[in-house]
Amino acid sequence: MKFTVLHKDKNSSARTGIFATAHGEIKTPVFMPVGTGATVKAIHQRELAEDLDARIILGNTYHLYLRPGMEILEKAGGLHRFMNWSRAILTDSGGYQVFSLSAMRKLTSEGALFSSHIDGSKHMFTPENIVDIQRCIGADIIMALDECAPFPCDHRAAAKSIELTHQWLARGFERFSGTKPAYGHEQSFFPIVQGSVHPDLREASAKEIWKYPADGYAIGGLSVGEPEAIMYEIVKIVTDILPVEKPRYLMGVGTPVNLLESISLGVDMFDCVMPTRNGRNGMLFTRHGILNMRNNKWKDDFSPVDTDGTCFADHSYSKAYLRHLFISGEILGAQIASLHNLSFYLWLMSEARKQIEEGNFAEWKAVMVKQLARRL
RNA sequence: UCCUCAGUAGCUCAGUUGGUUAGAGCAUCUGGCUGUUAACCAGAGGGUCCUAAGUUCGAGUCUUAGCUGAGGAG
Repeated sequence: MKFTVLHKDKNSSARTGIFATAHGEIKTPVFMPVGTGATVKAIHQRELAEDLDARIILGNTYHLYLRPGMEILEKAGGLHRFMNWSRAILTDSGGYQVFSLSAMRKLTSEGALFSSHIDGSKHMFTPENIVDIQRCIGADIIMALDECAPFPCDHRAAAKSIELTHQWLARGFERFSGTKPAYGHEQSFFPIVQGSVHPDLREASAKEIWKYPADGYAIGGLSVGEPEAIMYEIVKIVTDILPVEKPRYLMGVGTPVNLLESISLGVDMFDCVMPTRNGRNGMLFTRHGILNMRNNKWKDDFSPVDTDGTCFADHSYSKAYLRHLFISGEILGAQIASLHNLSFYLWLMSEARKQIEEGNFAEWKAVMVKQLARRL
């Protein structure tokens, strides 16, 4: 897969680029909607392609392995065909589940032993089989198995953790290099930087993963509870080290402000559950600030959901109607809010690209950051 | 007319032999959510315990009368 940097911002590390995959071209910076279990929750594939023009979405190895399971995905001919999505897919390795489901797993030198959250059954994930599974899913981008350290994590524990992540990376890379794509199309493998909030460990980890030739590099283990200023500091340390000619993927981040700040630090790819999860829970992101659609104040506000919104739902429905849907527990509320939020996130990325190209990124970002933080 | 049962938060109801500041679910309002175990989670507001009198150190709880509702008898 080929990544080309197109424009570099003069005043920051922000850049635009284009990432060519077997399932289409992706303009960066890009936001990847999260579709953990072969669906971006509450969003139809047709909306994803036609209304949102999403070029790449995320799947999750742990969740897909448990359900529907590899036998079904293999019979289906891979995830693209199974879910009728012909554009790119990146699969998370399950490294985050090592963290978020820590109560039901055990780490060994071999890998991570999991109890399924669905039926309690035991499963072993190793750096090798997690590559095999992602090959079988047919992901365009395969993520290495890593350990996402919790916050806080002292230096000693974080040092031990990156040691494990680096060992797993070596094994995962070897498996990736020694195997072929399952369905004929090219697949890439992204290593992941860890090291918690410790600058020296992050630096060491970034230098370590750079040793492996890859189509892109990821920054993991952030936005797990640390102050945002520290997150930016760590992102900067890492992006200053990672090769400029490869895309940098900041995993799991974040708020609209997080995205703009990280873009200026040289990040190219993002994913986050926020637009979809918060949308399902009644929260809307707009260029003028955030709204809680459950609030009583919207009950007789018949203005459009978002006057400046870019998707049809923003102009087809009123705030009063959307509030009614949430208060009533109607499923359409979650659909409209998810569509709106993803539409906003993708607009924010395309606008950032435009501003970088035109050389106005810093000024535009300063204005946006103020607006985005407002509560409407 | 008589008998029985019931009356506690906006709604549906708990509330032990009388014993701290009367609770729950739902509803309402307000937060939170960052590589999804989440259409989820948390917090708050909300009370003339039908009314009045009595017994008691102390009554949502016991006694009497009344009011309202449901059912039954004639």
